[in-house]
Amino acid sequence: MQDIFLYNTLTRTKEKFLPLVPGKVGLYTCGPTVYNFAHIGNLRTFLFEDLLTRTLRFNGYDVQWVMNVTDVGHMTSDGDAGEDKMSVAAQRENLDPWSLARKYEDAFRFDMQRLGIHLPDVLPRATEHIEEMIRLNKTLEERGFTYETPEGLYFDTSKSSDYGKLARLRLDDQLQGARADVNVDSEKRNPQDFILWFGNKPTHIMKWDSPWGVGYPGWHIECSAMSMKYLGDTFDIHCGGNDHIPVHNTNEIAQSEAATGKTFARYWMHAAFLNLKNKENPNTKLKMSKSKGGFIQVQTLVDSGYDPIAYRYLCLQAHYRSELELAWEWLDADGKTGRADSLDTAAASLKRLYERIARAEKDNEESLSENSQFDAARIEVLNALNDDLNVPKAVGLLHTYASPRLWRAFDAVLGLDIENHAVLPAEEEAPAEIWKLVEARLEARKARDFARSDALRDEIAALGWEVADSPQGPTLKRKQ
RNA sequence: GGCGCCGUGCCCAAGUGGUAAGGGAGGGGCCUGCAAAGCCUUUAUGCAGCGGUUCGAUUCCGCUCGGCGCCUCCA
Repeated sequence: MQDIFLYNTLTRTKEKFLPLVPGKVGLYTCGPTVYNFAHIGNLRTFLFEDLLTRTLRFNGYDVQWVMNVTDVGHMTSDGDAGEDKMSVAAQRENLDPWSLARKYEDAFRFDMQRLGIHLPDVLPRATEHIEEMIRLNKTLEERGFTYETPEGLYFDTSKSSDYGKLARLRLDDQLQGARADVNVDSEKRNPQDFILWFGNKPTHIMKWDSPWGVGYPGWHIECSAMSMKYLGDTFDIHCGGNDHIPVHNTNEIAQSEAATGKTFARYWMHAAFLNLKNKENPNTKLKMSKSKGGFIQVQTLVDSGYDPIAYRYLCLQAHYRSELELAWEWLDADGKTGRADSLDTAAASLKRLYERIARAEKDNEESLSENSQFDAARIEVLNALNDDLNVPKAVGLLHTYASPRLWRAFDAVLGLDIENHAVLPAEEEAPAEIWKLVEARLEARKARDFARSDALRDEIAALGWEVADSPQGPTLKRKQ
């Protein structure tokens, strides 16, 4: 087995990956909140996780990938301690929160599929793990890590000796309420204490009984409860967007390690953001945010004429720890369609790639026909992937080798669906009357009557066919 | 105030203490009546700026400028 090196946020270094159990990997990744569609920024992170999983599997690991589905517990805005986002969206769409969650969970699965992202092995829903969360909170309570306020049950971060180790927080220098949209609960003992259970929420639609009153779970606890349920108290890799480092993941570690006394996740990997640039107004940064609306989703790409795989290919060309800028230009006022240069480029490049592979295979051209050459190239590309998922380098190498065989081998990781895309356009037989025009044009060309030849080309085009001259004679194909 | 990230050709983007992958786009060429495709070739003495360390820095260190993320429920 080849060595794999991964950048671990805990140590801020690339480390050799050694799983807990040889040959097996337990992977947990923070999943979607399902009160709205996922946007392509969210999906960039899931795509990174897909690439990680595929790379590990390519190396022969047996990977168990768990991703939570958050279908409860988010507030309307960060300053609102009352309603959750599920309820508000439910009212907006005239659906009960449960149906709403299923609707967007289905949409999430569909979008994942459209981007060629393999679904995780387990997609546990928060609402189906309330028991586990309550049990975990009880454990924390028994171990003396909690206290109650009228708002609910809190985790006391001062009881955790190494709180903030992931983010390397210096707690004294953290500004409480640095964000104006977050209100501060004055009953908290320490600014960074976080809620484990919201009690006293009897009017809430999604609510459950608990030792701390009727209410619903705090946001962080679901990830601890579900990851430990499916992967054990200690597991190998935990992933997420890098915005989760200071708060969400930090709190996951605090509560999990407080409850078990063991290391939670051993390797932490975080994906950088996709940033949206506003083309007309470069000074205005568009924030890819679900709660603020107006974001680009997979359907937006489709409606704009892009194959979602082109977006995947674009993402493959940037390292997961680098921010990726997308200069998106909306084409219509209601924000349904748009375009981006980098996506145009990616789409064009991908189309040519498919054609090259298909043509090379048809003509039996293989640059790495010797097995020894192939094996050496394969190791080289694999080493790029195993070096902290350097997919851009791997793609560069694949382009350089230009070997259909190598492309196909690594499509198991890249997921460009070469199998179904690298096909020459079907040779559709044109009707006899079209061929008559082609014959006539051939005659005209022989007679060097190019005016007539061009007129016939136009006539053929008007009937929906494109004629191309080749050394073997004219060929016809359907106009696209 | 704190934590952290980034600045590589027209665009996107790898990379390295020893002299800049790859993808697009553009230029030139082959082919071609035209068109399209294909193929070949070409484009950074340079990696924000200024210092320092070094035989040698784009790569390490410092400062400056510029951009960005997070600091309690945004991937």
